Amino acid sequence: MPELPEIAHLNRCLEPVLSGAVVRQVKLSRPDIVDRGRSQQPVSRRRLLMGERIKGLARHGKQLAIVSWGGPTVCVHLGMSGQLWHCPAGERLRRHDHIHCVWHLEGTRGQGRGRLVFRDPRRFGGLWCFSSMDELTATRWSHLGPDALSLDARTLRRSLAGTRRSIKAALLDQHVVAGIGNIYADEILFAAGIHPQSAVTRLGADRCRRLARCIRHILAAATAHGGSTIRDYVDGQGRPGSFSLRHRVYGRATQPCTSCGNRLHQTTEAQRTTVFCPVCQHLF
DNA sequence: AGGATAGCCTGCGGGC
DNA sequence: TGCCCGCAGGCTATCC
Repeated sequence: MPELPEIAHLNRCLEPVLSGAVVRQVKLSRPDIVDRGRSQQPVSRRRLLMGERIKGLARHGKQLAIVSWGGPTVCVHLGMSGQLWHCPAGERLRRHDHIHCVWHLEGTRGQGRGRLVFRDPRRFGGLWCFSSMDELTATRWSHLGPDALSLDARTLRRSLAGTRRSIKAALLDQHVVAGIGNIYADEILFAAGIHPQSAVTRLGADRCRRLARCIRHILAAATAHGGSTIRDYVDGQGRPGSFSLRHRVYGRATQPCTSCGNRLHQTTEAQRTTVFCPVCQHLF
């Protein structure tokens, strides 16, 4: 389940291999994964970066943008099971189901630069095309909250103001903060010692400061470890992430708390499986 | 209008 | 062995 750390790591892996490459061919085998929720008219190859030279990548929350010098920008969202990886020139692309889009890349002097592959079995993800990076930030990304990796306490407090939900529900809401999903919401709340059902309104300034710090720390540590692979996620070179080995609560229901030894509890909060330590995490 | 809920979709694991 | 059901979850649409 790719969340912010997985996308941030992907950004780092792919940026050097994609920057400067020219897109020579785009093979789109599932047009319905492009521009979902929009017009659904057939998308032009140019909007899918055909003929464009890639300038670089940009990320906000869980979304990644491939930006070209000419303007056209493709926003990639991996959803639940999405994968985006680079297959080097001369290497055979292993046979896979559910490959929806492949970009064929070329270097400055016309040499092969391999292929960029988008695969998404569950199809909760997709591609969104924009005529410029500015258009992406002004439309699709303008609905998102501040990026969680660089979130400071004041911004978090401002973002949380006015909501009466539980802290877990608020953290999962991309309009509040962008980048946190179910895995890291549980890990962050454990690190902060906050019970997931705590009301946002009852967290004071100190708790918010601590929470903002934990958000940054957990996400940065997970990014450094290449993210968490539960089932599908692989990075830009097709490798799984290792942060799942360091999960303190997610996926560990009924096991002993790594901090106090008591049994971890599991509930449902905001329609999501939620694991927490009833001793270490306080209900506010 | 904020918040809860259903639905999208495939793969996998448990139970029979 | 094989089938069926339930679950996993990011996000949008819809309802209350």
